[in-house]
This record gives sequence, C-alpha cells and structure tokens, in this order.
Amino acid sequence: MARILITSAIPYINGIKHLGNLVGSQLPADAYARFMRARGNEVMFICATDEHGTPAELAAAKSGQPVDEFCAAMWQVQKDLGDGFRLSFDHFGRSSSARNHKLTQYFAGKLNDAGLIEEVTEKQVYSHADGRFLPDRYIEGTCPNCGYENARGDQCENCTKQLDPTDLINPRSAVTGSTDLEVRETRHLYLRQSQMRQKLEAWIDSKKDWPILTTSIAKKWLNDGDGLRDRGITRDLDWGVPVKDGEQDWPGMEGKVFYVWFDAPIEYIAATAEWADANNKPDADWQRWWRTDMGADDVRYVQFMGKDNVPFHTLSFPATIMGSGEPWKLVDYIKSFNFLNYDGGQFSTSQGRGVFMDQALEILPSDYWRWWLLSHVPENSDSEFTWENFQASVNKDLADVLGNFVSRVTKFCRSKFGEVVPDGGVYGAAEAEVTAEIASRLKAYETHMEAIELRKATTELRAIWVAGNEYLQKAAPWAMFKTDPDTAAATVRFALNLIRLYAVLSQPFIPDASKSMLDAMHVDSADWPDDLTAALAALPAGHTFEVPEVLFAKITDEARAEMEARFAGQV
RNA sequence: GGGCCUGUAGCUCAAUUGGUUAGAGCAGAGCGCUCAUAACGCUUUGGUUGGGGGUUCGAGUCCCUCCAGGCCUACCA
Repeated sequence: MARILITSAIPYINGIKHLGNLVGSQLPADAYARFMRARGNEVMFICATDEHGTPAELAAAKSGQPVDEFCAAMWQVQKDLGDGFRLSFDHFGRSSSARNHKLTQYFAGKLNDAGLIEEVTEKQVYSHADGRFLPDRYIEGTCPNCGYENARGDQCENCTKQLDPTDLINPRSAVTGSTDLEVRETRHLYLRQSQMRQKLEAWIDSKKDWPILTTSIAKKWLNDGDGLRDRGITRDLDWGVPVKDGEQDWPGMEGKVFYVWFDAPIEYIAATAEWADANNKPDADWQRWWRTDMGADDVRYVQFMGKDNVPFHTLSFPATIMGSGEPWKLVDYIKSFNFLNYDGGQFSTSQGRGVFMDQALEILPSDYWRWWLLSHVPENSDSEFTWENFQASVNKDLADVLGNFVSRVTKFCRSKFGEVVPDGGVYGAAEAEVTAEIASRLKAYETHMEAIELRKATTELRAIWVAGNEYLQKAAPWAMFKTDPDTAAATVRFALNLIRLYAVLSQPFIPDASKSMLDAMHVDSADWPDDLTAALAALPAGHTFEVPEVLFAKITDEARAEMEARFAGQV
C-alpha cells in the first residue's frame, strides 16, 4: 500500500468555473484519486479556492460586497459545485485561511533567513479614482506602436508588442476609465529565484517521465533570455496575507500583502493542515504528508494543472520549498493539461460562451459530464467540446454499451428466474474466454491509470463493457433457455457478476452510476478485483438483486439542439 | 519577434519511441439476433500520416523547409 498525495490546481475565486477549467485539473485529479483509493492506497486529495489578488477585489466590488464576504460566498458556491461533480477532495480549503496566512509568512521568513529575499524599489501606476495600484494589464490606452486604442499596459493585443504602462498614449484605468493616474515609487520583496536556477534545472532534468508539456515550459523559463528571473512576491493590496518575516513585522512592508502566486501553492500544505483542524487531528497527521522528516519520505506527490499554471509549479513553488532549507515534500510528478475549447472557439466568461459548472449540472447528471470530459481530456493537445460529439459519445458509451447491458441482463433474469441470482449449470469456454479478455484489458486499464493516461484508460474501460455484450451475444441465454435452462442460468449468473465488476471498475469515472449498480446488485463491497475469477463469483446463486432504473437516459436530438442554442453565447 | 506544442480515415483519437500490410471508437454499408434504453453482435467501405525535400536497408516516428492551428513570453491568476 502506497501513500499518495494529490493536489489539483486551486480554482480562482472570482466566478464559477467552466468545463474547460474543470477538465484541466480537478476532474482528472479526482479520477486518479478515486482509482488510487480503490486500489487500497492511502490517499490525501487536496484542493482549495485561490482567493487573493486584484481580480478578487474587483469582483467583490462589482457585486457590492466586502471582499471577505464575497470570497466566503463564492467558496461555498465552488464547494457545492465540486460536490455536485462528485469531486472527492479530502479537504477543500481556502487560501485566505489562518493556516495559510501563518505558513506563507513562515516560508517568507525562512527564505529571508536563507538570503533569498531582496527588496526592490520600483515604479507602479497608482489610480486615484480606483484608490489602488493597478497591475499593468489593468491600464488601457492607445498603443504607441500600432495605434490600437484598447491596448493593455502589459501588451497590445492588436500588434502583440510588449509594452510598459508608461508607453501607452492617453492611459486610463481599465476598471473605472479614470485618467487620473500617477506613477509612484513602491518597495517590494523579490524572491531570488535566479540564485536557484541550477538547482531547479538539475531537478527538472532528473524528471525523465514528466509530460513534455510540463518540462518544456519549465525549461523555457529557466533558459529564456538571461535565465530564470527573480520574481516579485508582494503587492500593494488590502486583501491577502500581510507581509511578515515569520512572526515578525517586516519594516517597510507595512500595509502590503504577499502576491497571490506566492501564497496559492503554499495553500496546498495549509489546506492539509485545515483538513487536520476540521477533523480534530493533531499537526502530526498533516505533517506526515508534507515533511519528509516527519513521515512523508514514502509519499508520492502528484500535481494536476492546466498548462498555464506550469511555471508556478515547476519553478516558483519548488524555489520556495527548496529555498526554505527545510525538508518539505517536493512534487514527484506534474500532470499538466492543454485546454478544452468550445465548439470552434474558446470558452468565454465575458461572452457567456460555453458551459459552466452550475449550468452543466442543471442540464444533466454529473456522470454524463465526467465521462465525456475524461474520455476527451486534453492530454496531448487542445481538444474541443461539441454538442454533437457529446451526444454521440454519451449515448453510445453510457446508454447503449453500459446502461443497456445492465438493463438486458437484469430484465432477462427477472422474467425467467426472478430477481435472484439463478442456480444451476456450469461455466464453460465462453466464460473462460471473456474472463481472459477482461483480465488482459483490466491490466491495461490499471497500467494507464497508474501512468495517468486517462483517455487510454477510458478506452480500455469501455472495451471491458463491450466484452459483456459480446459474451451475451455468444451465449444467447434467451435461446438457450428454451432447450437448456440450466446453462442459461449459468450465463445469467455470470452476467450479473459482470455488472458488479463493472460497477467497481467504473467508479473512478462515473461514481453515481457505479453506486446505482452496486445498490441494485445489493452489494456494498466494492473491493478492487485483484483476483478476477473470485470477483466474478462474488454474487452467488440465491443472492437477490433488483432491476435498476435506467442508468443513462439518452440525449435526444431535440434536447441537443436546445442546449446548443442556449449556450451559443452572444456573438 | 522568440520559444514550445499539434497536424494520421468524414469525426474523436492510437501506433510498444526507427521495424512486417498505419490501428480503434463513432458515423456509413451489409448480415445476424430478438434478452434489452430501436438497444446488442458479426462482417465491411474508408488513409499519398498537412505539402515538399533529405538521412536510412527501413520514416507517421529523425533532419531541413513551407503551410495551418494552438499555447507561453514573467505585473491576470
């Protein structure tokens, strides 16, 4: 039994996430966590909301709420949606927690002790109307290069030229439109990542089995220009972790907070501490996941994230961990994902384009989404959601191949033998054959899940479902029953056991349907079939069951057309 | 501008890392079955692997070049 620590990139607080966000970290992490638990491993699966930064403050202001109330409310919304998608976090924390405040300040103190923090005086744009410093991209104006009038302070979207906010002609606040701007001096702390470039590079180079997407992004940042640059880790904001040197005040940093990307990954650790607090457990219980001197030396730590998060997880956070000089657990494997597009374009919050988590659950049960998203997860390149593909995939895989298998077996048994596993007959060549096929496919399924090759895993799982239909067709108990009811009984007994097996194997992807299948079979043990032959004899003759409701109703053409229109967005 | 990724059947994807005749699912065609959600099974059509050039006994895989799409480029997170 192994111990596996799993973290999903923490979703930002400022709104409800769309399916592209979901499939890029939380959902695949959940399938992996469920699989690892099912195999009998000890799993700690952590997620949280990422609550700090300018966008959170602006979103709160827009909603007319104080930022802390806004975040608390949005945390609950995201928590409920996570529950709705059956995301099996051991804890869903908040980066604004007291635990994270303390740990973030602690790490900053350790980094300062190690000489890895530097104070830098820089110039920032202050907006009087907004009453705040504005990040570069919140300044808009006319591009000096191409004349585009809505260029942002970091880059012109029209001509792609990189800009400084002071380059803009007629600069204004992107928030209020105010032109009452002023360039002020302000002091900030920088993490001297450049000091750790070689150490980080050696570490990345040692990770031969990581996805190319992960290592190529890391190497780019390590070697771009003059190499890895130092990074500002503080901001002039109200909402965040106040800058402290461990427990001490930090002279000159009064009124400033740590940069959201400094405190967000530390929340992985803090959220595990929050888990201990929430369950009345001592510190030792979370430390054994994170401190290699306190029991975490045998932990395998796997992170899930979209490609946009890779630099922070391959460089900044490891720099924080390594730089602390303390034995905190470093990540062992980083699974990164490309993006999911929506029907020929990108998901867009501002245009209301695409399907968001709350809407998805209003339309269909979570298993439909989980299955489609995970069987199309963008592992190798960006992938695309279309309603036609969604309908076809869900109807064929879930309703026809799996759902109908459960229907035909249970209903046939009920009509001929009653709702009880029938006695009589013996297994023969057909059963041996399908058992051998499933054994081989099960091994492939396990291998793919262990390697976090989720698409390949869903392909094998589906093939295992198909094997049941092939077997039934060959054994044809409906014909056999007329001449040899005992042999038909044996076939049905075997097929009913296949249903139980499918429930167990499918649980990482479609947990609700899995539960329905187990309930219908009147079993509560979902032990992984390490011994397949034994697993296929789990339901003995005489065991009762009931015919379940239809597991997956089909999506009709009319319903599909309706949804397609509803989510097309304003053009 | 620079870097990286992707391009394989109508669609969504594989191809044991250079090794026989490029494979699956869906869609299409034909046949079978009648237990089942008009579901299932079997058979089958369909490819100049984006274009061109090169290395090699051998290239989807390696190199060069062109085309198309995507991502990143450090103050959004």
